[in-house]
Amino acid sequence: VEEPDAASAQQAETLAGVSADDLAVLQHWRVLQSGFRRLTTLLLTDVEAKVGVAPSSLQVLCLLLEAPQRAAPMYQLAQTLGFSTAGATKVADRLTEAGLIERRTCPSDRRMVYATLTERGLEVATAGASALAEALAKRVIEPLGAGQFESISAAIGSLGSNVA
Amino acid sequence: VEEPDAASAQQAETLAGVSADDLAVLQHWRVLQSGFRRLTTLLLTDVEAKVGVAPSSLQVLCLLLEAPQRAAPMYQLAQTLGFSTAGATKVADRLTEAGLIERRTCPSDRRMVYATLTERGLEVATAGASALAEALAKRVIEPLGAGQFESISAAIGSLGSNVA
DNA sequence: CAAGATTGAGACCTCAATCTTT
DNA sequence: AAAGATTGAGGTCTCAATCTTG
Repeated sequence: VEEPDAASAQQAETLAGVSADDLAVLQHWRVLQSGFRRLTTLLLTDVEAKVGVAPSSLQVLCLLLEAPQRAAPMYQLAQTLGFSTAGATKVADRLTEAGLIERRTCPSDRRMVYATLTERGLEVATAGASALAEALAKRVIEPLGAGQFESISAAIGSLGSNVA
Repeated sequence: VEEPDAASAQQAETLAGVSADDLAVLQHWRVLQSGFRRLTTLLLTDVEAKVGVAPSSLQVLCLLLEAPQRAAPMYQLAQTLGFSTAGATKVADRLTEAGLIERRTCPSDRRMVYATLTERGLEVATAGASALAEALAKRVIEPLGAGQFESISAAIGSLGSNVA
């Protein structure tokens, strides 16, 4: 957008109006993002090798495994997945199709639909959870250490709360 | 989550064969993953509000902005995006359609196709890069501090290299 | 009307197959 | 034959609209 004409330019504008500091930040962000992506696909490849289950389905199964009654309403699935409610519906469709969950309408509030683990769903969920935990242990906790892993989780998890 | 029945139970198997340690790891992982997802969509929403450009397109533009001749071969796009080459082709299709990049075949090796920024693409890229850097500053660096941001980036970026 | 859930249309990416160039 | 890139088919998520219940 502009060119350094004065001697006092300080290299504030390196590439067409983007400062050197900004470029450094962007670079770190790119490393973080691609690293996270690689890591995620790596873990899911490990799990999918042992248990034939897709990424988002696995996430739902793990959630239900720890849920109060091994059941959770649809909008809660969407929330933890970071999906729209429409997306959660379709994940539930596939899990139902595969016979891993069942839908149950809540008696007290008949708008809500609870996704509940079937017997076979429970088996797959436990297998998947174990496989994922094992993969995490080898690929994340071993290289990084448990402390750093938890601190990173806490740090990233704390972000995104600020709306403004 | 469970009831303590025996005094010597040691809580080794809490939920159908998944240990308490594993559950803790999975919980941290879920926090990290959903936090990262929220953060990403938040940043991209900020950028898309100022510059109408989709996530992966923005990433390509930022890459080209720093590339040697503001040009990069397709397989390099795929690599930094973490996409298959087919995916990179389609991102390039959309950017070309929008008039932000141009394809140029390499004279020395006519198999390769270089994606190069157009004039308008350069404008959009700088605007997008600035907007993203600004969003990162407010939403990540301000809450976390530059040091922790860089260390997290380095830590996550170092993972995924181990194939075994 | 608001909240929860679902549906259909559309956008985005992957896999497998193909083409060109080396 | 191998590397780079493209194409077509298929799966996954989002947006907008709709339905039902509170």
